[in-house]
Parts: sequence; structure tokens; C-alpha cells
Amino acid sequence: MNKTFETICKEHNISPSITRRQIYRYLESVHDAYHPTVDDIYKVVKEEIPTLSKTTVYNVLNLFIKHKLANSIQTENNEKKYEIYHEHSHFICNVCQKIYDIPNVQLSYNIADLSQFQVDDEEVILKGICPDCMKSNIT
Amino acid sequence: MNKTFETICKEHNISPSITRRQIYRYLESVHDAYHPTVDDIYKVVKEEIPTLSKTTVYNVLNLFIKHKLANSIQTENNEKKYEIYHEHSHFICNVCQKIYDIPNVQLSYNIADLSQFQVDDEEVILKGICPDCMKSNIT
DNA sequence: GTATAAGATTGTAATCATTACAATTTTGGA
DNA sequence: TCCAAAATTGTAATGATTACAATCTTATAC
Repeated sequence: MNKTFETICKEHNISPSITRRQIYRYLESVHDAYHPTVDDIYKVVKEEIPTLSKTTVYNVLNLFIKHKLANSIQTENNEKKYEIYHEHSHFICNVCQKIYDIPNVQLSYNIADLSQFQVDDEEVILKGICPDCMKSNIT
Repeated sequence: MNKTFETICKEHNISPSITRRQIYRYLESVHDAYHPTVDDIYKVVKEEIPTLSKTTVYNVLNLFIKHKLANSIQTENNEKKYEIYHEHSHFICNVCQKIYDIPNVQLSYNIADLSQFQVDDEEVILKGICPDCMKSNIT
């Protein structure tokens, strides 16, 4: 059974609201298929909440990130894209700029190098050419 | 013996110029100690080349990145920082936002997950709390 | 049910980084 | 020396993000 948005909010220490739920749901619905920008999110959720303001989208997303309900990824061309928070790595295609979610990459580093550091978070981005662009490049 | 800037340019297929050399040298000089922003670079190099324009700094840095003479790193607060290209990973402090260079982290991933992808580049960013901020937090 | 205070949302304006572009300058061969 | 190509410059445009004050909503105490 899926958790309700209310439960998720409780767990992450934020209070639920309709706006937040709709934004969360949208992120959830595109999860694994698409990484929307603020504009994308704004356009879609505004259909459901016509009074929605873009500032709110920014506020909510920043809140989500702070409380680990969401993540952002920066592309080369200075676009910021958002997604539901989940443990995984990313592959960004240098040709079409599409972002792919890939299963978590294992990291191994010399503990001595980081003995004084407290590591809370690991982020891995692989870059290269995606299958689609490989194909279209050949033909 | 260190390579001259001219040699480096030849190897990376760009032509040398005074502006480019000064920017490169500055990046080199702060390597491992500091990750400057465009503004930082502009201010310093303008001392040596008073006619320098900020557009040029952007142009040169983008050229450097394209030809793998430099790297950029994005911080949480939407700042872009630059460095000489070299193989290594990064640690970003969540408290003071300082970026640390750390020795390359080894990655291991399931080849099956990426069998169709051509991986050209690996980027690892660790986040957490740096030694300095750990200390000042305790006291 | 109503009052109230805290929190959420909104809209506008401001800020800031980055790029577009056309004009000017510099450079490296013929 | 001259000329074409490349590099640099300055201004203006763009676009993302935030600041902020006003308004709206919500949860709770009475």
C-alpha cells in the first residue's frame, strides 16, 4: 500500500497543503520517465490550481528539497530539473541532454581521505551518449 | 618540468591567447585551495588585463570546459565555480558551502544497467559537513 | 462558531547570472 | 605588409530565481 501524502509530510516534518500535494503528485507521476523544470511543473499544476503562482512552485520545491522529498539536477545548459527524492544515480546524455535514472552506483573511497569529514550524501552523475543518440548517430 | 600553456592548448586543440593564458594561470594558481566564480576570475585577471570584459571570461571558461581544460561545479545557492580540469571528486560542505577537492572516488556499477550507454565522464559529489564546520559546531 | 495567530500563497518588482550580437581589435599566415 | 579568421569587447536582452509585502487559508483556543 502506498503512503498517503499526509503520511509522507508527517515523516518529513512539513505540513501538507493542496498545492504541495499536487506538486508532489505530479513529480511522482513522471518519476522515472521525465525530469520536469519549474516551468513544466508550473504549467501542469496550474491546470488543477488556477491560482497557482510560480513563486509558490519555487517555494514548494525548495521546501521539498530541504526536507528530502525532492531532488534537483542541473544540466549543462543551466536548466534545473526536479524529481521525487529517491536513492539512485543519474546519466545525462551529452547529445540530447536527457537525464536517465540509473540504479545506485557503488562508491568506494579511501576512508583516510575523508576521516575528518562527515559525509551525509553522495551524488553520482555519469555523462556520455544515451542509447537513442547512439543509434541515430550511426544511421 | 611543467607544460607551457602553449603546449596545453595544442594538446587540447585551442589556440593560445594572452587572455586565455592569464585565466588559465589564475585557475592553476588557486588550484586545490579555492574555487573561484566568474566574478572572482574577472576581478583578478582584470588587474592584469584592464580591457578584459566579463563576456570574455564567460567565453574563455566555456571554451575551456568544452576542451577539457577546466571544470565547473554548481553549488546549492546557484553559484557556479570553476577549476582547472583534473581527475578528482568533490566534497561540498552543507554549512559553509566550501568545495573541497578529494581524491578520485572509485565507482562500481552493474554493467548491465548501462550496457547501451556510452559513459564518457564520471562525476562524484559528496556532501556533508567539513572539518572546520564540525569543530565550530562543537565549541 | 468565532477570533486569532501562524503558516501558505500570491504578484510584483528586483536581482543576478548568462548569453546574443554587432562592432572592434588582434593575430597568424600568404 | 596585408587580409581573413579568430578573439575580444560592450551593450542589451533574456531568463531563472528570490525578496517582499499583501492576501488568503488553516488550525486551534476560547
